[in-house]
Order: sequence, then C-alpha cells, then structure tokens
Amino acid sequence: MSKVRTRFAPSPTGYLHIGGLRTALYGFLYSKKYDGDFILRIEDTDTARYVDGSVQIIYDTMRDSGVMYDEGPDVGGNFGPYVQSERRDIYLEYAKKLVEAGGAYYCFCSHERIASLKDEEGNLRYDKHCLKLSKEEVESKIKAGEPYVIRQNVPLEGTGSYHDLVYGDISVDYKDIEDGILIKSDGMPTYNFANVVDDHLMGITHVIRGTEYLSSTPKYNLMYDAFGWERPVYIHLPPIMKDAQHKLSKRNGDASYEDFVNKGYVKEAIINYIALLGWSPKTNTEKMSLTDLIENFSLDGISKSPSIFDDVKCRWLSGEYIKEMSFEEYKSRAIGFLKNSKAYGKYDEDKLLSLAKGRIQIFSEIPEKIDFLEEFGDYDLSLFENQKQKASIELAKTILPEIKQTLSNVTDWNNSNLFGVLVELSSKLEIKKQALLWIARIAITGFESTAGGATEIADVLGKDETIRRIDVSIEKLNA
RNA sequence: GGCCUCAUGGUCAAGCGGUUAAGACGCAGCCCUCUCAAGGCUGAAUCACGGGUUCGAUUCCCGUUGGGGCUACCA
Repeated sequence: MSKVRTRFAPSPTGYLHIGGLRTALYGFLYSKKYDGDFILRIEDTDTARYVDGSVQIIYDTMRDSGVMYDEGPDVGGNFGPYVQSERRDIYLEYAKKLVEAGGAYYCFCSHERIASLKDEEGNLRYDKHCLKLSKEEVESKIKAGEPYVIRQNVPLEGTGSYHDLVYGDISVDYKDIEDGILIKSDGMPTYNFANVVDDHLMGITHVIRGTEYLSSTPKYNLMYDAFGWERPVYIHLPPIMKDAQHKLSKRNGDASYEDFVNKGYVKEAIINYIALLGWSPKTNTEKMSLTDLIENFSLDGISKSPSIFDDVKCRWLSGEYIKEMSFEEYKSRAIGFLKNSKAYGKYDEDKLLSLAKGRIQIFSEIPEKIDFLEEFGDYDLSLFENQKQKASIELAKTILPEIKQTLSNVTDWNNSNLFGVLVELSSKLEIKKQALLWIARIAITGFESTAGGATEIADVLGKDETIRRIDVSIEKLNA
C-alpha cells in the first residue's frame, strides 16, 4: 500500500479559525498515525478574497499548535509549488486536456445571457449552449480575443456515487449538478478544478475536508475518471457549530486559535479539546497530548453530526493542563498575564503566581484572582461574622491584638511558620483555629473569599504590610 | 424550491437488536478544607415524532419535524 498523504488546504482569507484548525488536525493525526506525510497547500485562487498576512497566520498557527506539515510553501517538498496562484499554468494545461477528453468545454456566454437562463423559480442553470460550438468556432473565438471560461461537462443523466469513510455511500444524480466553471475568465481555476488537479499531482491519498464538499464530490470524481486518475479516499468532517444553527466560521468573525491563545487558554488544551469535538477515542480518556492523539486516532471514532463548541468545557480542560503543569512551565506561560495585575511588581512573583495556580482555567484569569491583594480598604465589619467558622466581630476585637502580637514575634516569615504559630495561638486561646484564621484573613484582606488562606496571603504581603493591615482593622473594629 | 446530509441529557459523547442507556463538562447536595479553588462522594437530567420490520427496537427501513451543507467566474 502506498504511503498515506493527507493535506490541509486553507484559503488565505483571514485568520485560521477553530473549525479549520480541527480539519488540519485530523489530517495531521491521520497521516502521522500511519507514518505518512501531511501537506499544506494554500488555495489562493480567489484574488478578490485574499487577505494580506493571512498566509503567515496559517504558518504560525500550525507551528505554534504543533499541527506541523511535512511539505508546504515555506518548508518546500517535491510536489510544489504549494501555492495555487503559482500553479496557474498547470491548471490551464490540465483543463485543456480535460477538454480534449470531453470532460470540459470552452464557454463564451456573456453574464447577460447566463442571467436570462433563470427558470420559473429563479434558478439558474446553464444550458450547455457552448458545448455545441465546433472546435473551429472555439479556436476562432479565442483567436479573436473573446473572453471565455472553461466549464465542466457534466452528463445529463446518470448518478455519481462514492464511498465516504465517515458518511458511507453517497449518490448524487448528475442532473442535479451544474456545468460548473473550472477556469475563470481571468485564467485562474476555481476550487472545483484546482483541488482535483492538485490532490492528484501532489499524490494525496486521503482527502480530509468539511462536509460542505460532500455533495459536490461526485463532480470531482467525474474529473478523476475523465483524466483516468485514481480517486482518493474521501473523509468528510462534520462542522463545528457556534450554536445549534450557526457554524463557527471566519466569515462570521468567530474565534480563531490565536484569539484563544491570547485569552490565555493552554494551547495543548485547545488542540485536545477540538480533537474531541467530532471525534471520540471510545475510551474515557479525555486529556490527551498530541502524541496520545496520534496513537489513538481512528476514523471510526469520527461522528457524522455537527458539534457545538462548548467554551465552558474547553476552559475546564485548559484548567486541567494548568493544574498538572510544573511550576516553571506555568510561570513561563503565565508571566505575561501576571503583568496585568495590580499586584504585579509589589510582591514576589512566584508567590503571586502560586496563589493563582490551581484556581484558574485560563491565564487571563490571573489578575482577577490576585488583585484583591491591592484592594484592601473600606470593608464591611460584618465580614468577621461567620457562624460556620465560629467567628464574630466580638471575637475579632479580642483576638486581633493577640494575633498581631504573635505575628510581630515571627522572625522566619513564611507560610508554614505562620500557620504553625497561629494554630498554636488558637489552641492557647482555646478557640477553633478556623475562627482565628478566618478573622486573620478578613483583617488583612477585607474580602469574604480570597485566593489563598490567611497565612498564605500574609506570606505574600510580608510582615510589615500584614501588621499594618491588622492595625487598620483593629482601629476599624474599635471605631 | 431542488439535491446531499445529520438527529442519545443543557453541551461533548459511548452505544452498533435484548444494557439498571457508559463517561466528561456544567448544575444541585454532602464530605474535606485556613475562606475560595482543588479533591472525594451522591443526585437530577437523554434515545425528536409517527409508522413499520422483529419475539424484542435507542440501534434496521419509511415518513414527518428540526438542524447543517450544496445549488457562485467563494472556497
């Protein structure tokens, strides 16, 4: 059996969105699973929709996410060029061959004539008018400089069938397929032609793409057959939806990979999550690295129905990655987000980061988790009241001076020491440690809930600031 | 409109004629805990509808409904 070769063929019309990335991912996983090649091809035949810079975004996204290709415009390969606009002559050459083979024909009809072909329901259907032109007529028109397109010659009768590895047997009657344009009047091919020529010339064995091509595949097969080429294996993928009725798409301005990365989602989690959207390993394992995914990927786990992107679950997965990340790794990724916190620069970086780790799902949540450190101020005394912890304003009044005294004597200021002395104090005072720690925490933060406990926070604040805040609270209680 | 296609809890999903219909996220409750978070346990919640086929349908067939796609000199 020949080597598996799959491809991802995006058009450079903007950023690379999540749905496109998943298509790329599946192509990548499938090829790697079978030790094959994964090719990147840029489909830029529509010059009008071209967006500057988007090719670079595609390169960057694929590299950054780990969905890396073996051949492509910027890495080379033996089947180039990998940019369609650079293959113009190739398409023209093959289009002529197809005309020779009877699979296509020149068409000189004006837009006006085409428009006049509307039927009662307003549908357009080309009437094969130019198919009747003799070879001589065609040649003289071309010579005279008349603009033309090349159309596919689809049979009026019969049925095109093929087997899709996800959707099974698909059949479309040829009468329902138009004689679509293969070469535009500007000499560029349309997707409908370029994809066939390129996939064949590049040796693509498995075509993995979205379902939007499911019903147009029979017309591509017509071309493979007319050329006498072997048809590739087809694997169509269900779409990723934004909600029940809208597909995630860049045309709608939906989220891209880089948007998620910028918001602080762990990249591995993004890939992991989208791998699971529309595919199931059939085991209960959900957290998987790219390597795990390659190992477990299989076509029969791909589902046929659309799946809705669930941001909540994607964040959860991201949080799982953060929890399991080494501190060093976490720090290197989180530091840029820490800088957005009010507390940044005022306290020890590692301590701030530790406070947030385990409490966030995406890195951009860091500031909101630790900003309270810099928001100590006019809090409500009723916060000292807590039945469950057996804490009260009265108790706070009596023990806060003791807490201050005890802390003042601490020389080695760190979390475990602080915890030790305060627990010791609570037993000496014969009160629950929970009550004492609750009071201490409220006294130094002024918040009902905080990321971190009393001693953990005191550790971050440092001795001077902790004592100062306790003084403020004592004064407040006695006011 | 025509054609293609899809349909299991709120979401992702396993299931592939006989199951107490997995699991995960989320949600609720309890436990644990230095508040929060994390962790542990428990719980609520699903086979779109109607016909068949079959001893028996979530599973197979047909239809209805609903969703998506194609129907461009876009991909």
